Order: sequence, then structure tokens, then C-alpha cells
Amino acid sequence: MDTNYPPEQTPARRRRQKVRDSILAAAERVFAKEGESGLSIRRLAEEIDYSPSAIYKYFGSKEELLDELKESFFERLLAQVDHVAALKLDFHDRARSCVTTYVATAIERPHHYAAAFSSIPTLEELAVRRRLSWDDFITTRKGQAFKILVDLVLDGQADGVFDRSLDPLMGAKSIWASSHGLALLMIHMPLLPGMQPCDAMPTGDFVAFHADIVMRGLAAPQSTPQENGAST
Amino acid sequence: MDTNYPPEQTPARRRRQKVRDSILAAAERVFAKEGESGLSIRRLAEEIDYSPSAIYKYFGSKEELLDELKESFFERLLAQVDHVAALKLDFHDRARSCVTTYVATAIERPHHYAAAFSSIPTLEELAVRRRLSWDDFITTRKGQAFKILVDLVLDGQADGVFDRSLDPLMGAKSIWASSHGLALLMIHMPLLPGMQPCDAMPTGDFVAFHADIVMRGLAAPQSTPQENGAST
DNA sequence: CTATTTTAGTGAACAGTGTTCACTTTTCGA
DNA sequence: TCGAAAAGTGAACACTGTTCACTAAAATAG
Repeated sequence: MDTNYPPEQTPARRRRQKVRDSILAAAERVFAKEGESGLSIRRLAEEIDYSPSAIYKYFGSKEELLDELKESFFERLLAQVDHVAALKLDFHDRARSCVTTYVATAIERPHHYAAAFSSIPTLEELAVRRRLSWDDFITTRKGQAFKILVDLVLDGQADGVFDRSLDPLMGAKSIWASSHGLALLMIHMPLLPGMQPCDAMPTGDFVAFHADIVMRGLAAPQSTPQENGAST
Repeated sequence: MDTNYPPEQTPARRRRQKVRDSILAAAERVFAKEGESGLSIRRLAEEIDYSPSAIYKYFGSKEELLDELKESFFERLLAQVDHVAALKLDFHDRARSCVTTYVATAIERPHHYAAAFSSIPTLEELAVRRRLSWDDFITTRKGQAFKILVDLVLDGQADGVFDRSLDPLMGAKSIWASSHGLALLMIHMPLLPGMQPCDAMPTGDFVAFHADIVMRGLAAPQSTPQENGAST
């Protein structure tokens, strides 16, 4: 039973698409506010004034519906980071912007971001992924995200800002881990101490602080003449 | 309805404790293998050969039971890190060990670790936490964990290894974010590229690599002491 | 030792969940 | 216009956490 049809524009198709979109919109609305626990098929049906079973004419399962929410969020996250990654900026600013944009977009929709990384793969899923080539991997959303970071590290190494002896893949993984961790820490444990004592610094700037720490961790060993990054 | 009684050792109490422990043991067993989705009250009851409603004589709700699982796991995590943090080692080794131990213990029980950081606080919960003083905070499990990191940063600054101009609270938060992110990345997205090309390095060593990157990010500026922080 | 009260434990039920399926109604294409 | 396909529905199934009246057993008091 396929719920996706070949793209051909007829009135029927448009109507169908409209209903489908309204389901997604309602799901988005509820999920953003209350997360997965508040999102039930029956509630969704009530919101769009259809019967619960109608939803199954548009989505194979609740999981499929949720996957589409997560996917489109992750697409947005990716687009945001991709955008700033392509800006013509001083490398330090560009790298920092990638991290801060990633974290900002993540904590903007906490439930989405947390849900996008919530599934623990089984052994079988791992076996499948293990067979994935690099070329196939970077067609994945998360593969694309990873590639942005790898390219960023390569740029940094080319600029002499990052240590050239580092494996770019590892560097990318380190950056991702650090950003991912900060995003999740701010989502699940906001207001950890860190700015209360010297509270002149609002929350957002801690992200930049953290980003700088991460960058410094990958920096080339001293003594390159053109150091001195930060602006006014 | 209280399920915890004042501590007084009678045969009845011991029997009761035994049943309670067997419930927790079964829960632990199931949860470690299949996570929250595999853990139902009815299944638990079946495993220990009691009726489902019997469990409610020992735990107020499923959430209470799960909280106890998470709590005891986090206690173990804390103990492990606390142990290596107290070792008399070269500071670099000690700091690295804290991170690697943290991550290793986390990914040892993926479901536990992920679940321990899975709840997104509501606005009311945030209001409550905001009223928490530092002294009260460090009586919390997570507060204790945070304190270990703060002390670690302070030690590093005293040793001259870490930048003295850094706010220790922020440094601690950075370390936690980086470690937390790595642990979760390895749990939810293991076998990200990063060691396949140069696969001489097994998984565990990437953790050490990452830990070193993090430490270097906090390092004191070396030969050229001219460096501006985030705070101008 | 008996009588009473407290506790352990149970089965049936309730409200909620995701999902299916036979069924009717509407719509579309030939 | 007629038949096929799709849209939409209500009732049901199997599951979930949880409650509650109830029995049986143990602890406690007189």
C-alpha cells in the first residue's frame, strides 16, 4: 500500500495533498509544543476534523508521520548551517557561525532536535549501515551534515588555522560531538551554572564561547604568523 | 500512598525488600536490552511471576520505577568519574581519563544514558530549578557531576595547564557538552566515518582523541601570551 | 490463643494508545 | 452512464498504565 504517488497535477491530487499537508501542519503544531507524548493519532484526527483511521490513508503509520516531521526539521537545520558555511567570511567567524547556527536552530525546536537523535540502532540496523559507502552516506541528511563539517575542517587546514596533521573526519566528528552535546545540554538541562556569577553574558554568548573553545582545540600548534582572529 | 517505609529490619521488611529488588532487577535486565519501549508493567509482572497490579504495591508508577533505574545508573556513572578524578595522576592524564571514563560508562548502557537525559523540562519545572541555590544544586546527582568538572578545571588552572582567564563554570560546561555529545553521538550514530580510512585506530581511541581536543581548547596560551578571550 | 488490623496480592475493569478492516460514500475516468 | 478507484468512517483488536474492590495471609494487640 503506497501512500506516495507519481507527481501529476490533477484536482484530486491537489486536494489530497492539501489534506496531507493539514495533517502534517497539525502534527507539527502539536509536536512543537508538547513533543511526542502529546501527539496521538486521535488527537490529530480531532484537530483536523477527520476520523482517526483517515490518517492511515495518508501515512502508513505514526512513525512514518513522525519521521517526516523530523526529516523536514533536519532539512531546515542543514540548510541553515549550509547557508552560513557558504558565506565569505573570515574562517574563524565562519566556523563559529556554523556551530552557533547549529545550536541555535536546534534549541529553537527542542522536541524536534531531541527526537531526531532519539533512536538507538539495533544490531541489524548497524549491520546495514556498515555496508554503506561514503558516497551513499553523504546522500543521507546526516551524511550531508557531516560533509559540511569535514569540508569546514579541510578549509581550516588549508588556511593554516587548523592543525594539518589532524584527520579531517575525526576533526569533523569532534566538532559535531561538541555542538551536539551543547545543544542537548541546553535542551535537557538549561540554566546549568556558567553565567550566573558573571551574568553579564546572556545565554547565546555561551554558545559562541563554546564554539571558540572547540576551534582552539583543533588549532594548529602556535607560531603561524597570522594569528589574531577575533574582531572588535 | 507511601511505598517507602522507615528503615527497621524485620522479616517482613526483608521479604518486601527482596520482592522490590527482584522487580528492579527484572526491570534493569529488560531495560538494558530493549530500552523503555520493551519495558511494560505486564511484562515485568510476568518475568517475576506476579500480577501487574502487585507492582504498584512497590512503586507508585512506572515513571518512579524508571527514575530509580536511571538514578542508580547515574550514580554509577558519577562514581566511576569521581574515582578517576581523584587519582594521583599527571593532570593531562587525569583530565583525559575523566572524559574517556564518562563516555565509556555512558555507551556501556546506551539506553540508560540516553534515558537519563531524555526529559525536556517544562516552564514550571524551569521556574523551580531557577530557585535552586548552588549549594542545593550540588547535592543533586547532576550537580555533583558538574562540580567534579568545575574542580577539574580549577585544578587545571592551578597547574597552569588551563587558561586562567576562563570562567571555571563555563569551562566545566564546555567539557560536559563535549563529552555528552560524543557519548550520545556514539550511541545514536555509531560508526560515523572517522576511523574507516585510517582504520588502525579502534573506536575507543577516538574518545581519547576527542578528549585531547577538548583539553587543548581550554589550554593556556603558550609562547605568545597575547590572546583575547571572549570577554573584551 | 484469639480477635483485629494491617499488609500482600489478585483479577477485572477503565481509559488511553496505534492499527486494521469491512463498509459506505464520493469522485474520476472511459 | 457505469464501473472502478479512492476517500472516509465506525467498530473492533491488542496493547498500554493504572485503579479498585476484593481475598488471603501475616503482624499486632488484648
